[in-house]
Amino acid sequence: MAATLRDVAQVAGVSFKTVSNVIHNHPHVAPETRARVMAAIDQLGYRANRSARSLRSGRTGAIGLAVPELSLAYFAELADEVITVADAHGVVVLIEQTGGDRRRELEALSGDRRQMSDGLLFSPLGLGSDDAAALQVDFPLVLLGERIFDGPVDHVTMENVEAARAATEHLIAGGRRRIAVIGAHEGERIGSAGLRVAGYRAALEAHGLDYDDSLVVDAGPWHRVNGAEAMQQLLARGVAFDAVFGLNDELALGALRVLRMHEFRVPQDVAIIGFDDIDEAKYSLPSLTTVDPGRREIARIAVELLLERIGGSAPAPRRELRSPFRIVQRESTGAPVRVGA
Amino acid sequence: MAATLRDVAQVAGVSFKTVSNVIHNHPHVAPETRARVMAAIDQLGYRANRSARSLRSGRTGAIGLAVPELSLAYFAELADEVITVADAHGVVVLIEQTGGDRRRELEALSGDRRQMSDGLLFSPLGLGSDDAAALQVDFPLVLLGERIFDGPVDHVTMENVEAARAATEHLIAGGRRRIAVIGAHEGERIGSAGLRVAGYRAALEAHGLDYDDSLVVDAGPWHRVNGAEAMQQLLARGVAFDAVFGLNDELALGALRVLRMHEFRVPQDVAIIGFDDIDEAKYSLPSLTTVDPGRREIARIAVELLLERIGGSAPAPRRELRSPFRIVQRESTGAPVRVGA
DNA sequence: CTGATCGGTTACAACGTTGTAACGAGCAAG
DNA sequence: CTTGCTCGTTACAACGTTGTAACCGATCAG
Repeated sequence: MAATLRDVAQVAGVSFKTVSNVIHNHPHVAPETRARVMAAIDQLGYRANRSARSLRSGRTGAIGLAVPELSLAYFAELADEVITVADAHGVVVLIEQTGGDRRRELEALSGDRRQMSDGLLFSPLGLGSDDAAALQVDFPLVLLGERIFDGPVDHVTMENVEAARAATEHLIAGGRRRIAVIGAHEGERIGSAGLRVAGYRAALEAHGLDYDDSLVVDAGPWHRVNGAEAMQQLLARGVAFDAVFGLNDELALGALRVLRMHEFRVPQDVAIIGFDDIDEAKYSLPSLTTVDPGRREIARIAVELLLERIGGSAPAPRRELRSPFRIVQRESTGAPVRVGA
Repeated sequence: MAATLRDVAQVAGVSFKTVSNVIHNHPHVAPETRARVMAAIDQLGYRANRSARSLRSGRTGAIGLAVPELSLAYFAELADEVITVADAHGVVVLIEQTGGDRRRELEALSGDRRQMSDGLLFSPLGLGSDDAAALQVDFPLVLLGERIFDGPVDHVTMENVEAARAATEHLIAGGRRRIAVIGAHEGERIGSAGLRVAGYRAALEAHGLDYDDSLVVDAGPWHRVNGAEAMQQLLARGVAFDAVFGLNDELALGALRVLRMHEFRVPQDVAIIGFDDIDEAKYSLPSLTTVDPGRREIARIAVELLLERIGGSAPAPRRELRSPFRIVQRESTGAPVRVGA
């Protein structure tokens, strides 16, 4: 079996507690003794047992990441970034899928699993502002996304309103006047949908354009299939439009597909913009203009915030951080074609 | 803090070891005592400490999953399935990204992290048959993919040759005779690329078609960008072709994009088939015919095999399992259009 | 009525680590 | 020459759990 402190001590000819001192860089260890111990460690390939260390220290060296599902490209790419950043800090990531289900999200907060990590990055979808109380937990927690504001915990999010406004203004700058929105959630004020629609309305208003209900199409989940269905619904309404704002890229790509099936030319007849900048957006036909919400930045900030909480002793005040965004212009709004790395 | 066995014991008025017996359903516990202990457990919301249990039992209750990167849809969807299946078995998943890098893959096998899980699902990309020795590890290991055969460990894989042959035959049945292949790895015999090209050749041969080198395009990584570049390369060669077999969906989608940019009609001028059946394939324009390699099945089998190894004491002989595949026909090879759920 | 047996419970030890206290040796100062 | 201090090392205890052995009272057979 694996070597233990005792084995190392025996080889080095010291007490096994001295070995612990060496590893922990405690003062008061003679250089000669240290060297001997190090040699023994190398020789035996000694590795501290993590369970024992966890038991003693109360730390697991892992963080949890709870997301709706990895099959959604946005979350897969987010998970990729989170794992990469965590890895750089010597921490492993334990992923939990909630399916966006409220019950399972609450479970992620209270379940048995929380013991296996030192803290949680939590991206809720089913929870609402009413559930803010459930966020009052006794372990480090960092919230991602827009479902809950003014919760009791740290929160990392994106500039939803401003970014959506910029996206809409990008379409307006291209001469579009009848801009449809796909993926709205009727009556929602917070949440990505509510905020992005708010940004859309702000842009219209700022440019003296009227808000038209019939240009806004709801879509519950934000998969490609929902975008396709929403676009079919919009076409069925028979209203005129010259641009589409998909509240995420998958919606936009689903909508794009339906438009092309109906022989619309994109961007000549209809311009399209998405949100998220998933990799696929570069390679759709036409490629999709979108908003880069700073996913990389969000992942980095969130992990570092969480690790800070885990490491910190003093209860710091809650923080809310937003990552900067930028518009990535591609063919679907008229940028020149370019394919390749 | 969290309640411990001692707290429960105190409340129930028994020794703290009796509580352990109750939890473990040990015999020789009076029903009345058991009830009292259970009540105390409920009252305190007691949960066994996982670190202590791990230390004592040597089990962590977690499995590792090492894949190249979650940004590749195939691996994201695989991870989704693995997590779902593992969850059903009460096991958490700890994901590690190797980037397909040989050094990091070797590290995943030997690194410190292995202590944090009871076993590993490993999908190598950089390792080769020469590295089979590195797979001789002292923890449960299940191999995924096609990089290494005849290794010393359990292996779950797909019917690469047969599936690729069926894909090619699907194109031939549609009247195609000049079938290009995108994503080959020159000289490779094993690995997904080598095996799928072998299936392609077998199909040609079975139907009396000649193998033509100029129809085969290499592509190192299998991202969309590589598929696009390979297709540009194929077009530059100036050879005639009436179908394209992308060795994975992302390659096929990258190629599709370039074809459409060059005004080829798909499937009328060129039919395309991919491999993997990622979600995006349903929604591309045209939608992509592809091979469903039984990813769900692979995930389920792999997790169960691993858990069996972890649970089992006797060293069972190594097993190699293959999941069944099927062709999913869509527009890119002439199936009728259908969009929606 | 006594000794063996069995059911119910408890005591002890161990998993491997780490923090704190204690210990002995050497050295400087009184 | 002794006292007091520092340095290097060691001993002990604890984290919370679980397996094994031991214990005690009661029941039953002889």
